[in-house]
Amino acid sequence: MQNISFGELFAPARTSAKSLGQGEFLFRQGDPSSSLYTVLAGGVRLVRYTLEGNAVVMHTARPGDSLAEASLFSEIYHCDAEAVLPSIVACYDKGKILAMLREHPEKSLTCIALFARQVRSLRALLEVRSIRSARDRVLHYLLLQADPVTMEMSIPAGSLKAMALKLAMAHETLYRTLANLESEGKINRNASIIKIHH
Amino acid sequence: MQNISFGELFAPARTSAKSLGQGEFLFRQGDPSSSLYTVLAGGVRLVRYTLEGNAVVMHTARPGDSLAEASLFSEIYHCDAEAVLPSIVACYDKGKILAMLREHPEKSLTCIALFARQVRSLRALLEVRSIRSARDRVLHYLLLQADPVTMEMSIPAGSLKAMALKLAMAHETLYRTLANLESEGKINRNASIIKIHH
DNA sequence: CGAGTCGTTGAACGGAATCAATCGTCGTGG
DNA sequence: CCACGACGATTGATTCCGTTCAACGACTCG
Repeated sequence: MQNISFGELFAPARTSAKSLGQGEFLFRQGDPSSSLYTVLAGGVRLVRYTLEGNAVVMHTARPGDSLAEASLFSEIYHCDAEAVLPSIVACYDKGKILAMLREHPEKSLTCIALFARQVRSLRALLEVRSIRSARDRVLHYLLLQADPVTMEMSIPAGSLKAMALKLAMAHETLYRTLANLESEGKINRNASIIKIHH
Repeated sequence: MQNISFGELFAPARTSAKSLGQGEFLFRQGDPSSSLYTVLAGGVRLVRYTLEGNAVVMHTARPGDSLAEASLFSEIYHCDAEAVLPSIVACYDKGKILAMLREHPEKSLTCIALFARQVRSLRALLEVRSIRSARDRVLHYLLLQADPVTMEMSIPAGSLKAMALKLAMAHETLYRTLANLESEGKINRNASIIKIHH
């Protein structure tokens, strides 16, 4: 049960994939909810609007993230979902998922485990972001991500910027901080592998 | 099903409450896991240690937060849980919860809804924290928390500091920012109620 | 009444954001 | 096939805003 993914668990309910142009909407606030999604490429932003029309961004889903799980328990979507980049999303039928969960209680447990893991990782990320110093923030994040045995982590090629986004810092700051950590001897970088020394 | 809380859903599995002195451990990494918890008062920090002994804070649970849900699916705890303040936690028996979920599939669905809501709010908080400017960060958070109809939110008395913690900013900055927003006319404060104007 | 804490404001400093420029790589289309 | 554009990675210089340190009044609780 341990490391199954959202996509694997709900594979039977998968319907199709959708391509979205930048700025295109996957769904709008108030639409009847029929599906949940995972982002395969690009980025999709969930925006809620207050009565006065203020926009409140609830989430920006990146590749690998799931989207609109809460719609499982709601008749309508409570947000707009807008592609901030040209994007591809996988779709999963809400009705089929609910039926699956009801018919196969053990799948419900797996699903709970899935969510519990996600909560854990979100909380860990929040904890990272509560660290003020850029240096310590990066170091903490690296320790979090690194393989516990080898103390290495691989940077998904071409995406130090994505990492900067996760860390909520300017990408320039991340480059500089990594360079400093390396000259301090705290880490090593060859190609796309970062090794941490203690 | 909608707005039930963790405590309500799992009330039948509740065992006792534990008091912890500051610095006391609720459990240690590697202990067999028997319970999950919610924090009633104080604060409990989850810390994982790497092989080299580096500490990685995974989460700091505050009053209202649940704790160690992931232990439902693990034989042991993977973190130390240490009280950072004198604390009280409510305990829920893991075995009873699992049994409940297996026997009452509809409770599993409720539990999933519970987690989905939590994921949503964690993601919203992450989104808030990705806003650099203190002013916009506070404003975004207020819009997020305010009652959609009245555009008001009440500050749980004596806890602007707790709010500053959530926003990951120095509490002095929060005071100043609120003062500025008020003099800008964006918000009003009387007693413990903040009203947002658009 | 004193200790502790929250809320508030002031002043100064420091570090991260920002603006900017360069280099390398990759993909695309002429 | 090469020129061009786009984008990631990197480094420099400057600005600015949030942190930090500090002090004070108000309030609560023992």
